[in-house]
Amino acid sequence: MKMKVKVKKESNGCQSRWSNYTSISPKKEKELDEVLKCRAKRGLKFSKKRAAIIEYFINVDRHYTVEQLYNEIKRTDSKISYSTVYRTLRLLVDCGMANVHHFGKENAKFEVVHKEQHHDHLVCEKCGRIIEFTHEGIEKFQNDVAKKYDFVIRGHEHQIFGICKRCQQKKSRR
Amino acid sequence: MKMKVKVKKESNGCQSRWSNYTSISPKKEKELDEVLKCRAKRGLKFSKKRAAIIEYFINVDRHYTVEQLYNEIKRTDSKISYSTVYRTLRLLVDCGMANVHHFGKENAKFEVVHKEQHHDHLVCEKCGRIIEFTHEGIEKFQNDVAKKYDFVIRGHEHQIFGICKRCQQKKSRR
DNA sequence: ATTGTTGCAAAGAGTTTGCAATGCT
DNA sequence: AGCATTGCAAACTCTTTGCAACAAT
Repeated sequence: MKMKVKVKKESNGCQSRWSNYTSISPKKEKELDEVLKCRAKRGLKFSKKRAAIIEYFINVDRHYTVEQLYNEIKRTDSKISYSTVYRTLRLLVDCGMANVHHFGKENAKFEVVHKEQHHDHLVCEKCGRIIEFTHEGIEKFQNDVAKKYDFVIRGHEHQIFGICKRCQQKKSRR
Repeated sequence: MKMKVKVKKESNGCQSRWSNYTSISPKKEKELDEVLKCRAKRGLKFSKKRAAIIEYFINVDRHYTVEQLYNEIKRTDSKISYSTVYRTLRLLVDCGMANVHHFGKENAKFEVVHKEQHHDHLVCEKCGRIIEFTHEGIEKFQNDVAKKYDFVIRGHEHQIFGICKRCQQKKSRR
């Protein structure tokens, strides 16, 4: 029922002008560099559309659905298309700059990768807000579980669903 | 972009003939009882198709995608339709007899609910096999995390992706 | 006779893709 | 000029739904 074929392209690098078109914050500059490196590897070209999406995505540190990102970009570029957003996000994921998460049956949510710093999520069922957390103890226990079943871990997803502080307060005000 | 409306029906109970049509194993009989109770609450009628799906689903203790279940049932009932499988599974979920899980970007997988016994999953990326696990320590730490962020937990999903023992062995044989 | 269930086809929702036009180098 | 990127529409996949025919009570 499924049939997917992926073709990977390889080609040479080229000069960059990203910095002319994006106002990346200093601390985010390293991350953009990675995009550039990735671009070089793949023979990608500079494009304003992509720059806009990436800039937005990188500077606003949040979890975006494609739809949200599309709507944000559309405010400044009314001609942007869903395809481009999808394609750019996939590019970022392929470059290792972005992660995708599937929270329950929700649509895919994309987030900027924080240099190696793995984390998991608290997902508010009321407002959709996402809180990141890390817990060394949980990570350690995961390894114990894997060992018990002779399982080689390649990744994990851990989501806690519930009601965030803010939404609890909203409720109690009534 | 989304719009969903759910209408819940209520009506009176009725006699059952499920046991005439299903060969539920003794230890699973209690679980079927729950379906019957649920049926009574909702004014559902008995149906062979549904019985077949439920029997299969309950007796074979696994994680099924709709597609897998559809194919299995089709072997004995070539006229079964996807709609019926979808509808029956949703019924089971509504009754609290089945759970849905979304592993990564995979399709929904349904599993029989084991009486209150919550568990999480190791998901093999090679063969799709699913191993269930529980770990009290992880549960406890989850509560700590929730407390830290003033978050009220209503559920969680915890999946560890990787390679199962069997697939590791397959690989090393070559 | 009444009401629930089924299969079918069609509609939705999210995502991907082919292609001609456009943009970058 | 040569090749990557874009927007559009169409295709695709998974899931839900309207409806007429059928089955259970």
